[in-house]
Amino acid sequence: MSTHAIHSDALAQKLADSGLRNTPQREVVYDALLKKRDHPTADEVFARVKPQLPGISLATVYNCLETLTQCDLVRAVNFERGPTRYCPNLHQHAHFHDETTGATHDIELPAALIAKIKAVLPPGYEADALEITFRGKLPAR
Amino acid sequence: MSTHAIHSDALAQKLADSGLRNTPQREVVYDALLKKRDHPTADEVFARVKPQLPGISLATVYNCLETLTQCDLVRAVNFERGPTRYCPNLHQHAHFHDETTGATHDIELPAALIAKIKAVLPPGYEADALEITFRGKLPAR
DNA sequence: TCCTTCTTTAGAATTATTCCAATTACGACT
DNA sequence: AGTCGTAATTGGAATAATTCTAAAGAAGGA
Repeated sequence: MSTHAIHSDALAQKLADSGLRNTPQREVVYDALLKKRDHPTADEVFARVKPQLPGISLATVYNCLETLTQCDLVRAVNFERGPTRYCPNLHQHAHFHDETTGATHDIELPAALIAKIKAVLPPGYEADALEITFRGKLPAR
Repeated sequence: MSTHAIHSDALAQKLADSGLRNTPQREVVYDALLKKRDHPTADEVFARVKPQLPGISLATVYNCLETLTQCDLVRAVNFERGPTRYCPNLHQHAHFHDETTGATHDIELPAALIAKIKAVLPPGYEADALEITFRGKLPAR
């Protein structure tokens, strides 16, 4: 199994499900997200995949990230006005933005809590998605 | 009390606290937010204040909104990649984005629930801010 | 193979926002 | 009232992230 195909079976499967093709670009982009799960921006992904696919364009990285998001293989994360970041963690989870370093950490959320949060919605409100973001500081390690 | 000065006392007070001046532009912008609480964008605020202050510039609207945000008189709200929206509701609350109309609704959050959510953070994580956003649909009225 | 469709690509265009340099307006202090 | 220093506003240029566009490149099926 080649280095840039860690989860290519899952990828190929999901793409096929949506009637899309599996391309080297999509594999490499997906793989970059899996390999370093630090919520990179499109630019950062671009820089990471270039060594493996020198001809790839930034537009293609955007296209691939969009496609992967559509296929439910990655999640797009936004924080304030910053560039969109991408995350291959599919579990329901919150994000913690460390104001000191700018890093983003995943915070797992118990299902029971998610249910309680959704319960505050007035009757009739139907939530498809729930986004929870903390901003703060981590004490010095 | 003039129309565009509904809460100008609170405004003047908060500005003074921060060593800032009260200007007609700031009053009119703040007033626009109070008058129609539909989470307008900077552009929308610009359009709403123009009749009262025809010479105002978009840059000033951005400046005023930034100032008001600093003074804790309004809250900036971001949703995915869309333009920043502004909200004069200072209570801790979540937002519900209606996918059908694009409208944003405030959802009040019980303090007990907020505490429970903050409790999921690993020890040492200190959250200054908590942002909760729902995306979904309201059934036809 | 040919054809149609899907992808990628480079660069132009767009959107929201910030920056900048030049006025203008205040407020404090004579 | 007059001057001074700082704060605020303005219009336009600049920037950042992303999307659009049109052309060229694969890939799969009849």
